[in-house]
Amino acid sequence: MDNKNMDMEKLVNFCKQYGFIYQGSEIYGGLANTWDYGPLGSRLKNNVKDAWRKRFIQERPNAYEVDADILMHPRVWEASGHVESFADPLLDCKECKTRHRADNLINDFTNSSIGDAMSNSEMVKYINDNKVPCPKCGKTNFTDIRQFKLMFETHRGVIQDSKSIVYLRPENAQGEYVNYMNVTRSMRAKLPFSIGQIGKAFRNEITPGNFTFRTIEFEQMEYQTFCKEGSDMELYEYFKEYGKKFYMDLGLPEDKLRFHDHEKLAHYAKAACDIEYKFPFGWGEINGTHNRTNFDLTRHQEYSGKSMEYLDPDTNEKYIPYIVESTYGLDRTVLALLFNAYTTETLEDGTEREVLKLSNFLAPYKVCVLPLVKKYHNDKANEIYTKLSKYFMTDIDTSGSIGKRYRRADVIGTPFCITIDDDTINNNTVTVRFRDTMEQITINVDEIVKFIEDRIRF
RNA sequence: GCGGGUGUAGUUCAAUGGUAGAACUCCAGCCUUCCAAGCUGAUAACGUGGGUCCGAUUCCCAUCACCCGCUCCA
Repeated sequence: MDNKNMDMEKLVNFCKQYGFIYQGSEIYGGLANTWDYGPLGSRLKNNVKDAWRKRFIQERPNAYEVDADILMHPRVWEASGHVESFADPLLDCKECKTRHRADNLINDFTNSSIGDAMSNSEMVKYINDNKVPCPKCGKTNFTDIRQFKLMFETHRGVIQDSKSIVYLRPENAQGEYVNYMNVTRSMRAKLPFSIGQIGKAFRNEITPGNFTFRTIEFEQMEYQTFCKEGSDMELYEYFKEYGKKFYMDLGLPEDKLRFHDHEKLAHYAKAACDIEYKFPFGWGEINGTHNRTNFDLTRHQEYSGKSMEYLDPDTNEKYIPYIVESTYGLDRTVLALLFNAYTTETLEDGTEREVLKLSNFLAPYKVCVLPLVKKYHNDKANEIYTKLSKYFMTDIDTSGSIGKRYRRADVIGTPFCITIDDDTINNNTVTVRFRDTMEQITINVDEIVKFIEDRIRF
């Protein structure tokens, strides 16, 4: 077994054992590519959301958060282009059983993009007439095209017919776009301004998993900045750097992050760039920044019949704003953070300890309260635990030796342990023990809250 | 969707055509005044569904899931 293999399996086991991530519907054998966050994983995820919210909504001027519904009017997805383009025309080679996209097959064969404009039947005819070969085995013996729909469909109402179809959103952005006028009005927003949203999206993809890297249901933190045409590329470059800075602030090292500019662009984009993290299985996208131009708002104006024009108070011009989008994959960010934080250290005495070196503000528990000897210090520990719980996520551990309890706190990433002993009862002091250095200091009980709070800010 | 691999306690492993054993973890108790100590006890598993067989965790088939490689991923 190679290292790559080891790393992934080890992390999956780690996540399960300590309550970060469980397999979805596990007791029924699992449902492919679904994963549930456990108690610690949920905390970690929420802490990432809070960090994002702070950087993107709280600390930036003219930034607003919305929480749009997952279900939207079906016309939204016609306007966005997803109904039309979010379906892959796939066919299989009957000879070697490989699967291909029909349009790519034709485009690669002709070294052109003529496949893009063809209907499915035209593509089948072209492939047969021109004997377009299978790239793998060279033969021309394909199945018919099967349209693979990447949008999940469901039905509203009790009668299932084509009129009742609604889609689970395949991206969150449209929730911001359709509310752009509302936000402009109610917040008296002036360009450039941003609308952010954290929420779930769904894609019905045929996928290998790589754990939570690619799932059919996933959560995104995304940020749409509305601006005047001409300032769009500058903002685009700005948000690429801002995103990288955000990831470094979360604790990801610069040498494991890189930009990846897209050459092949989506139907809506003028420029696109990913931020990638170096996972054990290779570089993988954790953020995408796109210059979506005025494509989406123009289409919504066209499809809804409602004006999407912004009245510029400086120039009295009316125009449809450009949009620079920067989307952060929440599950992928959490995965990157877990890979990066999980560490095994060999101590001076030769023993090993597992440590989850998460930044303090990301740690599921900020502090763990430990009575040095249970029968003497338990009551005092409970008293302090109750007090600290009012301020931040606090854990308490009373079983086993003190060393074992330190290790248990290390492995789930708790940055501080405070130990209650006779000095706590007699002198009102506790020992604070640090996860990263294993050093200890003594502080007064009344200083604990401030001490911790000073060290857990993002 | 294709090819290969793997499914036994929470984890890591073992054994077996006659329904499974250990280590670590976890829990309870004892002990313990600062880095996974020790003692006692307890809980805990053959992915699911069929088939063959007197009897299947073991053999066969299917299925589900995960891992690796393809494919796919605007």
